[in-house]
Amino acid sequence: MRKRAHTKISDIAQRLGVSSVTVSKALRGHPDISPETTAKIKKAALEMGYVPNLMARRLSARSSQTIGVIVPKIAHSFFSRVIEAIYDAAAENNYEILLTVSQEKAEREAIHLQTLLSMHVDGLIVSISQETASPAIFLPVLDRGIPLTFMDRILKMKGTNSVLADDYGGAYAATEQAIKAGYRKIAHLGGPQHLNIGRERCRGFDDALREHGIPLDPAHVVCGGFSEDDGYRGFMKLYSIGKLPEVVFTVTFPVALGVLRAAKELDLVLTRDFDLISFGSGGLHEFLSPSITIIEQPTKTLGRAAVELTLEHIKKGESFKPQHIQLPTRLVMGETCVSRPAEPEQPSQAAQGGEAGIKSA
Amino acid sequence: MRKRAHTKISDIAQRLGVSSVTVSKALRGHPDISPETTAKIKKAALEMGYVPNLMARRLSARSSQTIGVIVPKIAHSFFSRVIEAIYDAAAENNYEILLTVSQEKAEREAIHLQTLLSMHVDGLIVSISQETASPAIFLPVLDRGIPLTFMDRILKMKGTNSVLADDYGGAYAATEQAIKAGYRKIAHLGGPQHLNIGRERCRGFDDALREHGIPLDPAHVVCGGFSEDDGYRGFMKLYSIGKLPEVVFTVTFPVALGVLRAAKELDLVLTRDFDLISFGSGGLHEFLSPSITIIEQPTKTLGRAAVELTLEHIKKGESFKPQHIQLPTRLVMGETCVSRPAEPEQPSQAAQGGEAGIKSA
DNA sequence: GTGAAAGCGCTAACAC
DNA sequence: GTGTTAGCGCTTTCAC
Repeated sequence: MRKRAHTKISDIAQRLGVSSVTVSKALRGHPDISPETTAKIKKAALEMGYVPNLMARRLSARSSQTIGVIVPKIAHSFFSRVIEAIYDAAAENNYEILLTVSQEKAEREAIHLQTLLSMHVDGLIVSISQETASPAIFLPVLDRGIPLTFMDRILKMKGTNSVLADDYGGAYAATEQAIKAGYRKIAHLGGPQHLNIGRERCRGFDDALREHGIPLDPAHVVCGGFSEDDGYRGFMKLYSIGKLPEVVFTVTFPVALGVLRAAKELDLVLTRDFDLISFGSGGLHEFLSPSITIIEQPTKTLGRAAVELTLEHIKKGESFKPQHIQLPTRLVMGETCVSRPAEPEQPSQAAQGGEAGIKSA
Repeated sequence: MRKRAHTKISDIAQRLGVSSVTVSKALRGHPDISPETTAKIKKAALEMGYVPNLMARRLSARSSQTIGVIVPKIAHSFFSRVIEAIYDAAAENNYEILLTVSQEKAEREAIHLQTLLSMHVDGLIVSISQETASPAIFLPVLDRGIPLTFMDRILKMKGTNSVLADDYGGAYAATEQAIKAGYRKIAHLGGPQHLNIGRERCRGFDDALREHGIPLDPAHVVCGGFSEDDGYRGFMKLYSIGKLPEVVFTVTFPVALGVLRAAKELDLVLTRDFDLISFGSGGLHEFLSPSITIIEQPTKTLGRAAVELTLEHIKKGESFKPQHIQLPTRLVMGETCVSRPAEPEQPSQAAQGGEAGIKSA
């Protein structure tokens, strides 16, 4: 067979004795061309193994039918699910996805952004990296009038859309569950405070404690990253400074896994020696034993909403009014954080501040 | 600020009173242009917010510096890890990745392939869908002389590369471990037999049994898909036909999870009522209790090797001799499939609490 | 209905 | 060192 002999529009035109324009139009089903001609041309195209050159098409048509995506990670159940939903939604709308991964590095994020702009994406969906501090690199996007939707990890910028979960409410609910379970020494292994999700989840934690009249020990808030290692280190730190709490609320599921790993090393047994509740799951919380109580994130909806919002923005253009979508989270009870074990030094502590402080039962 | 007024090379050229070519060359650091001019041009480009149009560049340069990728799934720990490795390796080599997802559908796979060809990718990395039966759709790729590397789920085609794990050896090792543990009633929840990984893992299972003189009960081989649901259904089937084995060897980790879910429903307790060993892990086998004994796949290396092989093929072109890389797997012992419980099997369900009771750190 | 002309933004060759 | 000339393959006016 012939090699690298891409048949192009002009080849088809020549063979059929028509002009390139006719072929181009016919191939795209343009009403200008008669059904017969169109059929003939399509048939020839198929026979000749014609494959349109998208580069050329996009260059001249000035539209890419592509949405650029930047995420911090892929191998992380939250993101892999969101990404899959993004691909699904895009496919349904005949859009392509150009996916890039920042690996939590602001520098890579900037490079990818540049690339996506160079590719003339029609819109952009971004979940910022752990390092990203300033919105500056995204200004060129707005300058060009390219619809920009932040997802999950957002930046507050005028003219941009956002799609996120109810981080505050979820964290509040998680903390409240810990309180309901009877705990008072509650720690939070949190995320970076410059990221909305780190901040909001921390705020939900703080407020839940405060509103239930539970004093917060500052040593019980350890802010780090979102990875398993961060969970490991965080729990170890709590242990080493002698501030092991009764229950730990982790900012992500990987962090919870890190806690489990650390606990194993320290010979601490979950629900006996400490308890655990996590924001987000890997879809695997139910297989652990005890299964972990978690705050479920609407990953599918998150990805889908991001795409649909971006597409709407693309369609409406300038007239589009930026939207901010917040999706509800859900407390999914497992076998952890159900009730405080009634064994050790329990009575003395519960008695002291108990009745007076607790507001809601 | 100005909107959608992309500055282009000619704008810079005009402003500086030089020609477009000079600017083009300077921007790419071509030695033709003097350092001073280059510096001046780069400075101007920066000031003017110049962003190259990759569409145009690729069209005229006839090279995309892009590798197209087709995978069946993203939200699956094996693939998400491999994909991340692919992105990393590509980034290091200044290549871009155009990722598409077939969602296990042959039809989507074909569409994506078309798109990637249209984008004139320099090379292709493919892990075929569960449905893909024939190599036919990949012929155009070879016709065009585009390097094609199959990964994990391969198709035997002349002129293509492949990168995979030692599926046969891994399955053999897993089965052997089950035998060593003292089991003789060993079942395999396998994958589709038209896919190499389904077939090879099944073959490893068969051979291990045969070579250890263990008779194989045909009812103990249930072939399905790779998902959790497949595991659930497979285990349920074994149960319903009264062929529950002593130990199950699953073709993937999701299948193992499905087994666990089914077992939970049936009130069967792992290691007491049945045992489990899995090909592949979600990185989470160690957090389950009991932790699952698994065959570890070299996900990072798999992804990386696929990229490097493809790049080498791209570089060498016609002179490249297709390669087939097989990477070793590793048996990672957990707490399952260690030894057969001493007591004889009892169909009667010893009434016991949940699963929280069994725990061994 | 069809086609000729012009150009999308960039780069490769070869002149100067 | 720098510029001129020609496209890459396609799509858009706008005549015919």
